[in-house]
Amino acid sequence: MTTLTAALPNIFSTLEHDHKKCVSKALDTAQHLCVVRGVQLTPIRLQVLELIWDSHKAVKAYDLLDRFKLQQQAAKPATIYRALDFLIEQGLIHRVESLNAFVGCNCSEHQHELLLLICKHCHEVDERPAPKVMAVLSEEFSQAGFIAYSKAIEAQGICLKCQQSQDEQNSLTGRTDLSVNLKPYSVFDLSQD
Amino acid sequence: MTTLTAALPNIFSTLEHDHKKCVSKALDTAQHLCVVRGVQLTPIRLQVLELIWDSHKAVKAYDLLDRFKLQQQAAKPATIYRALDFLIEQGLIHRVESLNAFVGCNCSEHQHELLLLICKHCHEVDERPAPKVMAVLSEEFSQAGFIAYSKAIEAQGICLKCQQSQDEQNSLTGRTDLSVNLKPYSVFDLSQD
DNA sequence: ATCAAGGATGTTATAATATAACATCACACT
DNA sequence: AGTGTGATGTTATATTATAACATCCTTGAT
Ligand SMILES: [Zn+2]
Ligand SMILES: [Zn+2]
Ligand SMILES: [Zn+2]
Ligand SMILES: [Zn+2]
Repeated sequence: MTTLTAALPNIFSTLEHDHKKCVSKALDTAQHLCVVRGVQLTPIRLQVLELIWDSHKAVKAYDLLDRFKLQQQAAKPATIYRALDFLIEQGLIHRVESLNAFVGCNCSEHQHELLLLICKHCHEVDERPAPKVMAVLSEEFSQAGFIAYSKAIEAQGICLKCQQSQDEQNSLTGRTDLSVNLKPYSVFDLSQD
Repeated sequence: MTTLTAALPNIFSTLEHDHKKCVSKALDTAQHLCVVRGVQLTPIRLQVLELIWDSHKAVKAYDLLDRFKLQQQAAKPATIYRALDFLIEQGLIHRVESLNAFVGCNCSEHQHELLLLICKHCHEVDERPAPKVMAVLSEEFSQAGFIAYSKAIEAQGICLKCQQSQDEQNSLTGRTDLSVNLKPYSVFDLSQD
């Protein structure tokens, strides 16, 4: 009963989706987990979590702060960072290291490693379980004699949704915008021998 | 002739190694690549690269700046960041996102994705090619319909060398220090049903 | 020789991200 | 009432990174 991410393409990338469901599921799960764990999902923490779940995009701490202040109360960075620390500890959000930003976790009820697909175009982040990848990765660790305490994969690229909407654009305009500034992998074409 | 990382445990984690070789190889490769590519490995850039290769630890930009200034000349952040930008562009160093730090690339002559094993204990970073992981990862991308332009895996843990030296410690003191503050993966033990 | 262009560096200022330290508050337990 | 704990408020500062503009230097064209 735990096949939360059954569809192969990600949860939200192919079509419009009912984001209210994402939000209510995330908040319900958060409430539940915090009760079970005996930790406090205080109003501030809840509010920050809601702000993060405003979209599937990764959010910057100071953007959260600004939005938090708009809603009502004065706040300082510490307020936000403390809430973020709590949410991360509880596995309710993830920190996206390559962006210095934060994104809601869509499967916080499970232990899981991270595979984050980060779209350079729409900035949405899709978290996928990817057990195969993680298994192979674990093998690699044992080979290296490395004891891993956390692993995270962050991939930058273009999500399916953006590819599709770009295709539509192109069929109208004849342009291929996405290739601008985006070359697959780095520029290593000179192998010395 | 390109089996640079033949040994299974990483290049430097098991035993003392001749780090001068690491450095001279890195610098030679850098020189060569820059000549072939027609880009300038200026004195500043070379000096920053040398400072980074001072060890296998990831280095912070402002630590580099301090060390750079010690050596001789006054410098401002921009000097260092510009050198870092250049070195990253040329694939001579990597940015470790989870640490906001930088580490020398030990295989800059090849196109490669990143698997960084980051030791929480000694702070050394081991870069491994891990082609299997990358292959499985690519599969995962296709399944998600994601076009990846860069991928990086950063794993935090304890390297072999530190495990071994810790074992020695323990056989003397009877303590198990490494477990302090380090629990394997996160604290998800409550599965709701 | 002079000029123009590009790349590298110098310099000043500031932006963006994050934490330290200490005071206060609120609630639970005694 | 007294005490302890966790959460929050508040002030200040640390850390990381970039913007903007001036200068310099080489190279190549006029
Ligand atoms: Zn959604
Ligand atoms: Zn997208
Ligand atoms: Zn070495
Ligand atoms: Zn180590």
